[in-house]
Amino acid sequence: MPPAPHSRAPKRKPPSPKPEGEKRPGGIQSIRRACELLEAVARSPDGIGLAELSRSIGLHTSTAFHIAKTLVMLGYLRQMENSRFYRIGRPLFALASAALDEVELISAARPILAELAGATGETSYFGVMSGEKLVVLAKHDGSGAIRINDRIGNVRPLHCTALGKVMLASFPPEQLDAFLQSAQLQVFTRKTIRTAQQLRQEIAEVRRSGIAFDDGEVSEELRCAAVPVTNFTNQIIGSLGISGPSWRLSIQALHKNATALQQAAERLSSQLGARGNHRRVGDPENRQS
Amino acid sequence: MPPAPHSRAPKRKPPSPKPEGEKRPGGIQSIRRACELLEAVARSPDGIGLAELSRSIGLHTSTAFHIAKTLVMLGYLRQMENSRFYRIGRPLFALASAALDEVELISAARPILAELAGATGETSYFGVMSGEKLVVLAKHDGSGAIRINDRIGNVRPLHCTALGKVMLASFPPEQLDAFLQSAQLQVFTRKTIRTAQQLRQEIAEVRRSGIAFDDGEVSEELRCAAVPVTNFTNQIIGSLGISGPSWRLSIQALHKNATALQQAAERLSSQLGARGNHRRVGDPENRQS
DNA sequence: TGTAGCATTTCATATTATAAAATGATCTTC
DNA sequence: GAAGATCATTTTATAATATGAAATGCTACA
Repeated sequence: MPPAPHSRAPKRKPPSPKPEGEKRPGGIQSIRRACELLEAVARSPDGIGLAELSRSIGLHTSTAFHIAKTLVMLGYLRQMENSRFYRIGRPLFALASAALDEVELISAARPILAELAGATGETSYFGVMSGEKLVVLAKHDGSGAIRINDRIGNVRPLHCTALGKVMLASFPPEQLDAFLQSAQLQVFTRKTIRTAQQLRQEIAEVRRSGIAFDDGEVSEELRCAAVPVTNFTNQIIGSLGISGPSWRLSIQALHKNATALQQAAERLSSQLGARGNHRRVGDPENRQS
Repeated sequence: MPPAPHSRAPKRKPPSPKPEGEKRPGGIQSIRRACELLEAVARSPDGIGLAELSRSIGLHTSTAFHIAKTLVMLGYLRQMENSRFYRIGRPLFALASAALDEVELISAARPILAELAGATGETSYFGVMSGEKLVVLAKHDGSGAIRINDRIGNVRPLHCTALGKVMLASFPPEQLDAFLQSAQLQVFTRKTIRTAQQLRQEIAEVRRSGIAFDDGEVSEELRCAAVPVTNFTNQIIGSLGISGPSWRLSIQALHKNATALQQAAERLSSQLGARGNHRRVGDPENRQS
């Protein structure tokens, strides 16, 4: 066939100049990219267009397009008719429900969170580990007029949240070392812990006292406290916390609520089969998520 | 380089005999396969091993292994330490809950409300909790000439609306107690429930039957029925109801429409990821089988 | 009307995913 | 307790597949 009418001038470079001995994160590339893309879309509650999407994850438009198209075909993404923007597809919700052997955890936690919120007047949280982060599985808003802008399913860093510090304190030494070495301690406020050494001290203190605090380390306006929750294997599987605005919830107030918090955690733990005396964070022999 | 020490006798077939003009479902193969794999895992609540997994989706073990390994690396799958079985990972939960916001609820509810209104001829509503009240997120007018004067975004009390009673029935005991103690039961009509004791009985009845009614408790001229809507955490996150003028919508008529209402709620719930048998309001805390 | 940004398609190519086979590891069975 | 069976994992050659540059066609805005 003669050259196409448009004569596309197929001067062409090889698809990539070969990155030359760069680090290769294992696994199948396209799957990894598809997941990054999904997460980027999930981060955009109002939807996101292809251009911004591909920019945000550092892929060529064309590549991102192919991936997105595949995900749309599978229903994992939806494309809004007018704007062409992408949103998460409903079938993913069904998949997510399978992630919940947590269902039992959540069902157990919910009434206790409600009670704790009632007793303290502050917002209560229950979180577990997910990778190197903490995910909030359930919460209950406090009685006050303000609502903390933090949703179930939100993924939070470990180094600057009370819930996260509890989990860190439950790490076995090697894992903690590994975390402290590799972790990026993202800084949110003046008060955010920013060195591994500081964090190690803080964790030692959490182990000693059995309770973790966050005094304005994520947001200057918030204070939190958290304690561990254990299951029938006596392993720490999550943490329970309360959180409130700094101007109302002083450090002293937090300490006053510590007893209620501890008791709530003990009840939750015992519902999950933990026996006898409540496990303290510092005890040896711990497991990760 | 000379043959490797182990000399693996690499007699080899081409990776595939080329399927020859088979149907080609578009999209990126590995992503499609990864999703099939995820869904297969999701279908196995107790986890599934690699062999059965690869069999069930028709992939070679090796291929399935690579895909699974990638997904494990990303956290989308977890591998149980002992059995090596795979289960769905928590990041998927986080992904879904990030995406399931108010906008999503509304857009999921809208077509179902339309259909419900069409089927029953009455006005349909979808509401969620906001503070100690219920807020109407979406509605669809019935076919009749009369329009109920009630707009989207309206905030309604819990004790005298069908939508609200459903939510009350979903409260854990402590929270319900707290509500009953502190709530001001505003009186609108002769029929409005005005004592905590009465309300507690009514809620018990809602729990038993799985459906709530409002028989002229807000306005003498209106009757409503409502049932719960759940999401992928199996939590009751809202309620779906129909409402119409008392002179047309008798109690019997309401009961006749109850089935349609239930079915609509189930469809909405399943779109939001709720699995299997629809959760009844009354269940203490239901468990996964 | 022109230009700019975006979504989508096409296509040559090399990167990448694939599957056969080998290798252990673990569990059955006789 | 050895032989077999089943399963998970690693390796590797190969070809199929995903990739990205460029082209194309949108829509919108000035």
